[in-house]
Amino acid sequence: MAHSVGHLSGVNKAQNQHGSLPSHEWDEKPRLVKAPYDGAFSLHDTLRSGQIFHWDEVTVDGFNGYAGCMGERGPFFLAQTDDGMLHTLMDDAPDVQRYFGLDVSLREIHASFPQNDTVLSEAILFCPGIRITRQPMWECLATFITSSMKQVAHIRSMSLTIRERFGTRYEFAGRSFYSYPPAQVLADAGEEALRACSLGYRAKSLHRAACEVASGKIDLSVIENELSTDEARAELTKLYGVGDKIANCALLFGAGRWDAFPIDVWMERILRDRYRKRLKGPKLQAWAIRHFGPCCGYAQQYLFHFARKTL
DNA sequence: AGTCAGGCAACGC
DNA sequence: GCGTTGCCTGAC
Repeated sequence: MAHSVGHLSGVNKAQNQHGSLPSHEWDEKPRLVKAPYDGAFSLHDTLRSGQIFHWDEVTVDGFNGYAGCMGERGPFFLAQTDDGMLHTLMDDAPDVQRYFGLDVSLREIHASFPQNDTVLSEAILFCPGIRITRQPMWECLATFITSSMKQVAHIRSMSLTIRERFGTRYEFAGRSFYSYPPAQVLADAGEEALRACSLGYRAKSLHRAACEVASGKIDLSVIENELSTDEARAELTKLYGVGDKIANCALLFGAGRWDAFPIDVWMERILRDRYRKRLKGPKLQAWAIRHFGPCCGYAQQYLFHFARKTL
């Protein structure tokens, strides 16, 4: 990973988890620039739509925004002003656009949806600014492995604990931020150390996944870049603790596979109550892919947020 | 204070 | 194949 440390041109400093906190001074005012995008975008809704958990609200020089690490790098700072413009540091703009999916055509995605689906139309009107993020595959998979039977608040707290104990610390705006630890680090840490992050039975799943990824038995870059979505899902579900739901989340939010359609209890509810579908498991997934089309994952994200806020 | 979550594997039939 | 059950923890 190029420039993994100090990409804010000296504004932040990296420390390993056992190092002492460096004193922090702003070397210069942040040079925020507009990060352009086409179509609707809500930074707040995207960060609160249950696909990503570790970003913090931060105010820098009067800009209310969010900061967080992207993979091993970070933290990045983002602020969306009342006029809808997104601002970030100049050098970060291309990475921010890619991470938040601002480089895609929402128009084309929406055009691929069934045009007579009033439920989906209603959901899009409810939260038009949600984007699908492109998170680094490993941290996305790992975070969703810890998500089973958990509410969002606790998924976030587990993610932050794992980051604080095993990730790399950065200082930014007078606060600490942590990257997600690589698979090798969690493999070396051991199951009990992960259990101590209050993961409960998920510690076994996360540790085994970390071992298989670290050893190369499971190659996430092959899954991400070389396999079809069906093949990739089959590969991911070989991991202990990873079923269709978690595999689909990793593919949708970590590999940009918009044809992956995660089905959780909220999706089951809205598909049952508003679409009158009482199918289960793979049959329900197959119906959804057929109905919503090649960007069904995008449709899922609108519907999920809509269901969670209104059902 | 209990209840129950944004699942999964291991069973039982 | 399908339906049930145990699993850790903490937010509500």
